[in-house]
Parts: sequence; C-alpha cells; structure tokens
Amino acid sequence: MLIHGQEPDQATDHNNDQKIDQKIDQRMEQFKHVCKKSKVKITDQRMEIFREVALNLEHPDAETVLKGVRKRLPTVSLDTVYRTLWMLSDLGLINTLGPSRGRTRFDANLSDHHHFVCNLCGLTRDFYAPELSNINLPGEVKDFGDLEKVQVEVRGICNFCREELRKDETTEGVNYPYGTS
Amino acid sequence: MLIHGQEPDQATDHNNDQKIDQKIDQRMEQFKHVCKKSKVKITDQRMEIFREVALNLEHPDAETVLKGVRKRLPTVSLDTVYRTLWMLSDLGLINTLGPSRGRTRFDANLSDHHHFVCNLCGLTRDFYAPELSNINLPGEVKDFGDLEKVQVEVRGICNFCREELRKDETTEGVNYPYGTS
DNA sequence: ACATCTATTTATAAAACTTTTAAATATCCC
DNA sequence: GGGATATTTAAAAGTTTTATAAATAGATGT
Repeated sequence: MLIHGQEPDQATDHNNDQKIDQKIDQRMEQFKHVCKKSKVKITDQRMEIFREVALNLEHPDAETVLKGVRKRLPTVSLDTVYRTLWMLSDLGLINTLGPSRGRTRFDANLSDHHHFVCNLCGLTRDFYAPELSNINLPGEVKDFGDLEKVQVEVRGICNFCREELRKDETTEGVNYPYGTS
Repeated sequence: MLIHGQEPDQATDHNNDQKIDQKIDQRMEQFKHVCKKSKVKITDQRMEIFREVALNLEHPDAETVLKGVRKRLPTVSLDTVYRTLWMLSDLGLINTLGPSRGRTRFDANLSDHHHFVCNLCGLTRDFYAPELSNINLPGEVKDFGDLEKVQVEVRGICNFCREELRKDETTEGVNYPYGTS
C-alpha cells in the first residue's frame, strides 16, 4: 500500500525546527537510558533506526525506515531494521499499528462495537458500549478527511498471555528478553 | 502469530444457537442483496467465505477462513479466499483490523494520542484530545485481560483518496468497482 | 430447462514481506 | 586498549499475498 505523504500545511520555521530537535534529543537520551538499563548494546544502527521512526510522523513501515536510515548509514540491512524495530517494540519504546504481526485479519461485525487488543498475541475481542458512540472529537480531525466511524481500541495483555508470562518468570524467564510493556 | 482460541465461558444452549442461526441467515440475505445490487455473482465459495467470517468472532486471518470453509468446500483455494475477502471489504460487508494491507507499521509516539485512519490507503495521522483520556469503559472489558491504554480510532477517507475517487468518477470510474463504503 | 456469454475459480507460479543462518564486525567492560 | 560477547551483514529460506492462464460455473434470455 502506498502512503501519499501529505506534507504539513506550512513550512516549518526555525523556531519549530529547534523545538523538534530538542524533542528528538530528549528521546534519544531516553532510548539510550532504556538500552543501558536492559543491557542492550547501543549501536549506530539502532540509534539511527530509532531516530528515524521517532522523526517520521506517518507511522512508517520497515522499508521506509530503511530508506531513511540509509541516507546516514548506507550499509544497513533490512534484516537489521526489522530486528531492531521489534526489539524497540519489546522494550516499549515504540508500538505497532493495529494487531499486525503478519497476517491481515478480517472483521464481519458491522454493528457499533469496540475492540480489546492484546499487545503480545494480537487477540482481538469485541465489546459494546453505546455510551461511547457519541464521543466528542476535536475539530481538527475533520481536516484529515471524511469521517465514517469511531472505534475505541483498548490495548493490554490478555488473560492467556498474562498466565504465560507468569509461567515463564517462575521457570527460566527468557521468552520476553526485554520485558513486556 | 498464533491466536489461542479463548472459548466462550458457557456452552451455548439451544436458544442461543437459534438466535445465532437467525442472525447469520439475516446476514446471508444481506450479503446476497448487496451482491445482486453490485452485479457480483453469488458463488458457493463466496457464500461460504462470507459465512465463515461472519460466524468467527475472533477476527480470523485468510488461512483460518480457508480452514473453516474447506470443511464444507474442500477444493477452495487460498487465492479465492483472499480475493473474496478483499471484495467483501470493498463492498462494505466486512472490514480489516487496523490499517493492515501488508506491511507492519510502527509508531514511536508514546504520548497520549489517537488515530485517524484512511480506509482506502491506510494513511494514519495522530491527533490529541485530552478529554478522551478518561473514557468510561464497561466493566466486562477487564475480563479480557489487563488494560494498558485506550486509543480512539477514527476511520474514514482521507483528503487525497477522496480527490482520487472524484477524479475516477468523472473520467471512467473503474478503479473501485464495488464502491467504497 | 438449455445455450451462451462472461465472471469466477483453480492450480501453478511469482511477487512481496519477514526471518534465519553463519561468518565478520563492533560494543562494552575491565 | 584488549577480549568476551552481542550485533550486523549478506545470502538464503520461510511466510504471506497476488497474478496468470486454462477450466468451470453463474446468470440471462429463450
């Protein structure tokens, strides 16, 4: 799927650039801190990959991240990008969009409903809450396009995965090397 | 990713079965009606594929749908399942979970934010709405597992795709054969 | 009910996406 | 700075999804 990059309406001015630089520096520090705490080595590749996702507000896929990173590190491989992105996700430094992890999934429930999604296995269950139907959205949302429906997505850890985690901890605890967040 | 099928807590009783049968019959009728209206042929494969997604509350992937359908039609191909599922999606009879369509996408924005998602191209943009942070969830949601965060997903058609649609309509109008819904 | 026209399915194969393997390299801790 | 060890790389294999062309089946008019 091609994402047509919709550029910000106004050219970013100098002040704005400075703000973004500050923010990204802050996030790089956070990244390094989490890596150290988790005993994960800080390599150039990992830094640039994290920087790339953090800077790209379009929620890029691995290929897009690769392209961006190669401007600075021409030899990185797609493999490393994938490994690093999943590692960042395990560390809780980034998230994936939707329950992803591979296969496309389909939903025939057209009635007004919402989703619980497990962050670990992707289990997705419906729930109903009529009171959520008339949520008040900020006006700017309409600027993105025509709105069709509003769905609430509750993320967490499902009962099954929580149990698995507990088991792993009491035995060896090597399955989720970077913690779960 | 494996989804461990969490079975419903109680065995469905006879009354319940009857209700489900009624509902699925209703949906099959709706399916046929939409197909006729859109001049799409009603084949056994399409009926069984639609029935399968409509019956499966776990939001199955194509492979899972294939397995289910093959119990009744042993010769269907995975290709047909994919083609049919995307067609059903174009017809507005089913949806996909998340912005899917292929590649996994990553999000480094950890702050409290929400998403606008284009149903056609998958474009996903962040928006902020602090007032949505303290949404009141129905108690049953906690039964699914441990909740971590709540994100609102607004779906629609982005400005770019709306424009593309308009163009197609005024020229030939063959790109979205089944309409857009 | 039958023939015909055309969309759809199937099997095969290819494309697209993601992960593994084993050798080469770079990081971190002393 | 040197050495143990995690990480990267390139190549290849594994998955998931889509395209191709021949065979089949639905729908329309009779």
